[in-house]
Amino acid sequence: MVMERPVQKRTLETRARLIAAAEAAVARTGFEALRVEEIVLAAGVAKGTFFAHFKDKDALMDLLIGSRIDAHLDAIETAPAPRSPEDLVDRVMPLMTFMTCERYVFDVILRRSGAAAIEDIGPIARTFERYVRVVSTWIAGSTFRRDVPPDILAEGVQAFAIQVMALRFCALHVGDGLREPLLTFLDAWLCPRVRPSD
Amino acid sequence: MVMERPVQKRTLETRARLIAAAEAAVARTGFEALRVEEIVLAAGVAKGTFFAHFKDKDALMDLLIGSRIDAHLDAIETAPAPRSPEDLVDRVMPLMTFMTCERYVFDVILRRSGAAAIEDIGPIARTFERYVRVVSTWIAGSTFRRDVPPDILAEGVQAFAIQVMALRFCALHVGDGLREPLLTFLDAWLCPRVRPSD
DNA sequence: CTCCTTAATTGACCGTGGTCATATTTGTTG
DNA sequence: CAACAAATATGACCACGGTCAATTAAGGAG
Repeated sequence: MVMERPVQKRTLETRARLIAAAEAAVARTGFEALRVEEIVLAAGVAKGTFFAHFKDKDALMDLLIGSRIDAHLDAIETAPAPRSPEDLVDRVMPLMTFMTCERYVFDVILRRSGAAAIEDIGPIARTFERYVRVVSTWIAGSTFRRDVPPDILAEGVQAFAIQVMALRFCALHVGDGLREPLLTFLDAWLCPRVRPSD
Repeated sequence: MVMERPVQKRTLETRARLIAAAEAAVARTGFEALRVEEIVLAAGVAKGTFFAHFKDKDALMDLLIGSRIDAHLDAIETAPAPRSPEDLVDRVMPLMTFMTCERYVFDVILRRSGAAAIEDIGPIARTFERYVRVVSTWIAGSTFRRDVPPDILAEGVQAFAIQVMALRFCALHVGDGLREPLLTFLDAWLCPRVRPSD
């Protein structure tokens, strides 16, 4: 008779060791320098084992980076809703600073922010949905403009955030910072001041 | 006595053969499947020669993809300036369709849309500047909103275009198309209809 | 033409992500 | 306990981008 086997304790332990080793390595040398070889050695398992637990290196990165983004969103969500674009920018600044801590990190985030198949929507992709939900809720209860639905406005905020972060890695704009450029966009997006006759 | 040597004819020929081989391979199997090995074999040179001509594989991709984007921009620039968001969307649609022809192509474009150092700003990065210039000029001579400078509006158009293209590769939004979502954003961005009392 | 300097090319080699047939461990059943 | 099947782990192996010391070709000077 065939019984469905539960997940073995060993599996969880191995997985935990791999993640712990990866976190330690990241803490030491950053995300970009992370090598699968290094993780596997530190965790005391064979290389193949790594790929039995994670589809590929990107999947692990997705997990590590996604969990940090989620931590930021936790903090963002518990703070009071912003009353102005300035407030909004201040709320999301720490998250944006993390997302741009390394060029490589930003690249992974972009690559993983969407998924081709529903079954492989990863942690980062989920944080993107969550981000839009949070901002959308803020906007729904705000005094920002009302001629556009909150979820569209929220997606726009996300689009501008990405635009500004991308600019940060561009030689022509380094040192511009994140705050001011984003504020410029969000003022124009959330509080348009058009003369009625236009 | 030391004379500065001009570029040898041979160099141009080799480079041209490499690019031609690459174009042929792309025409046959698309961008993602392109292998350096394949190009080098078809061009009849050694692998090392490839990297004497291009910093890395991405640099070649930058060139191939950048030149196609430029071709689209040529067409866009000669067309008359758009009078409405609908017009604007129609103008940039062919370009967006190309940019999303392959997931891999879109990834390369994102990765290369900015450069860390001024000296390695590649073809794609230049097309991004050009895109903003073109759209900015359109807007400057349009009846769109005037409370925000044209170049900021143009950068916003770019941000929304990227947002919409990214969504296209997301499992939750496939089949949504590019046109309608972009139009929604551009209407809200370029022609806000806020009640004066707000 | 020969010599000589610089540019261009070569291909063996390396690093790293990822695969897969085989071996080992685990938990279940009799 | 022994026998067995499913789940895990192993590490030799592969694919592919990229490097570099050594080699060859180009073309100007004498």
